[in-house]
Amino acid sequence: MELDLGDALVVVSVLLPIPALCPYSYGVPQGMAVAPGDFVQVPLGPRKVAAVVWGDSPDEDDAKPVDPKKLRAIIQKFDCPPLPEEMRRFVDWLAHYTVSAPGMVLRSVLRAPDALDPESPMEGLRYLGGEPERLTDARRRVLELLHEQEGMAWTRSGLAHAAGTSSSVIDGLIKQGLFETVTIPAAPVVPVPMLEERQIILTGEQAEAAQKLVEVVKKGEFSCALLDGITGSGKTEVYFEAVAAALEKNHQVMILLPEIALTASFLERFEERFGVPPAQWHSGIAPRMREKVWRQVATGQVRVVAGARSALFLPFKELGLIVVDEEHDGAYKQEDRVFYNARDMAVVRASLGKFPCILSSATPSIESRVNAEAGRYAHIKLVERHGDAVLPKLSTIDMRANPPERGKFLSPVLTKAMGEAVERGEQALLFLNRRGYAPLTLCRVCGFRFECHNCSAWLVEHRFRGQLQCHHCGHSEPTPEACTNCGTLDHLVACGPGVERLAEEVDETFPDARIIVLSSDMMGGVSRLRLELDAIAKGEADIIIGTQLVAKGHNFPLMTCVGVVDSDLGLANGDPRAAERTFQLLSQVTGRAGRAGGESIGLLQTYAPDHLVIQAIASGDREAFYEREIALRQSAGLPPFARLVSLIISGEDKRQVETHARELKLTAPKSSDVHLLGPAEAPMALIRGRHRHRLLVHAPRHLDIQAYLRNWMEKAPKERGSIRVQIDVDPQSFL
DNA sequence: AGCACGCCGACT
DNA sequence: GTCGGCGTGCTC
Repeated sequence: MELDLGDALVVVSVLLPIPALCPYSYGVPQGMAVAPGDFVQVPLGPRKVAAVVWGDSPDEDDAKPVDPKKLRAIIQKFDCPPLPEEMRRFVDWLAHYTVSAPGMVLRSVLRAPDALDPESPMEGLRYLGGEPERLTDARRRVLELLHEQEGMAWTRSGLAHAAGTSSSVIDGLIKQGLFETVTIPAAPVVPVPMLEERQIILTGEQAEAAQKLVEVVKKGEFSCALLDGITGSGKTEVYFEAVAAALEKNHQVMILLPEIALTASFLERFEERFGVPPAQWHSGIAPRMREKVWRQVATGQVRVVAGARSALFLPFKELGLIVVDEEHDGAYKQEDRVFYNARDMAVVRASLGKFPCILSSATPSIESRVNAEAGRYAHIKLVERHGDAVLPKLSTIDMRANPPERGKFLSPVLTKAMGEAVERGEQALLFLNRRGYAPLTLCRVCGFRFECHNCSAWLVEHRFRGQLQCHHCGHSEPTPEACTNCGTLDHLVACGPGVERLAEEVDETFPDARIIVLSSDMMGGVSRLRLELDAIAKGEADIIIGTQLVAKGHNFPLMTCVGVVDSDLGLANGDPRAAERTFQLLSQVTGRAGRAGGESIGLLQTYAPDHLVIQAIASGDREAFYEREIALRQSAGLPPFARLVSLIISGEDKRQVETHARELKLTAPKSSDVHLLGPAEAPMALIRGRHRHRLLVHAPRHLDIQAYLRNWMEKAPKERGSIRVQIDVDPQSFL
């Protein structure tokens, strides 16, 4: 009854934003013409959903033709530019690669559903001439303005505002027939960038690097370049020249940034170069704005988007360059629904679209370095700091030779340096990547350790809140006074430091210093953090104690002393990427100092001063780190340029989960391909009170990971609990 | 993913 | 007696 069944009924395959295994077939009503890529609205069960025509003939995508009785008709075709072929191939590619349903990938494309309808043009008012019957003061002001700006179309509130009256005055004038209504085309979200707005003066090294990138853009083929430059070498200004070159060729540009780096300071730098800010795309953008950006990206009105990883799925009309800034950053990993690394998928998108991609970082990932060294990526290095920025003088503090006082965590060497900085009216930063007061609580009487009931990780004491928290699943309970095992009162002891405990120690040592703790579980959220950062920049604090948060992009101009409390933290777990991560984190933290133009120092407290990572950081020899880390991985049978896939297995029963994890390792074609990481490595987003285990599968070309997983899951899916797959890879190995 | 259908516990 | 929990299954 929904279909007007002529003999010439056209059936097309339509991809829906649902986790179905294949596109669905729909009838095309008489008088409607659709082509692949068209956005359409279709009935699905009781609801109507937006979807995309995927193929002309359903047989291409759908193995067996659907029962004609089930067939329903497309409701409408949206008046919206079709999804380009390149983008449809990207969706299919990504779905296959990440072992997820293509519809779920499409969902990321359809993130602004209302954008499919054309923007309703604004109602405007145009002055026709004439005077109102009674001329009040307010009315006179409005008329003056109208005469001044002859022929201009006004919005009701815009006119009222400009004339300094309320909109009811305008209503009165409308009633008197002084205006005609006209439609004003929707305003662009951002003006078009100006290429010659301000040529930034580049140093010789920067200019040379920029020139190479510009050439790559001019060629207009797929290629990938790694812009590998130390902190403060001016990478951003260098890739801006490539952006300018792409814009000049009439291409759109996508700049990906970790969400946290999409700050006012980046936008300002962009504006400094191009005269206008870029369009933005991230989770904080209001729905109305998202819609506009989405649509204007599709129509080509917006030329540059700076966005978080989800910007990868924007339907650009004529994309010609992707820049991935901070390419090593873990924030590029999407770890729910569809698992992907936006950095890798950016390379894939560029490859499918046949245009260049630039990866930029001061601490490139091992994969990208290896790709660059193997010649798959162009390797563009920047080794000089520009401007008056000077690298801090770094050294290690051997904690075995310079131990802290009993019950404390700071070496006298470090507190002395901090004291001197504060004395001079400068700031000191203490970095410890551990939230809360203490990572472990135990009973002095029976030795009982407080563990999480869900995931058997240690519970972290948060003294300020009076809670024990699990940092893996989010479980928390009030800190008890008695041991839950033996019942003894007041014999619980906190082991190890967290930032809260460090703040306590610093307060004792420097009673007059103004201390600020920066941690992600700080009460008051982002707005509070902004305030704190402003206060620090203004010199309203002497000592800053922070977790990972302080490593990311914020500049502290008065900071001349950085102390890393536990440099070895993070080196000891079973993750084959531990050294790499620590290297990146410590490079960033120590880079926070040394921007003042004067002398600054960085001190690394360590029990392993000879460790590769510690040495590389302390000596500033990053090349030594890459060289040796790559060699180490190769000798461990972990070619860093192969795919790393990690599987998260979760289920109700802890023992069962562990058994399955081991079993999965055993079924791999080569057992050295699979590493058991243990429960602590599973991302928080996946847990929700279930036990889980994470495996890192090293998937070189010889291993068809999809087939391996499919086999394993098909064998006895009911008994195996649910499996999640995260892909963490080098896409080049598949191109 | 949504949404319906369905089968068991505590409430106006 | 119903309201409502979330387990299972389907959507062209």
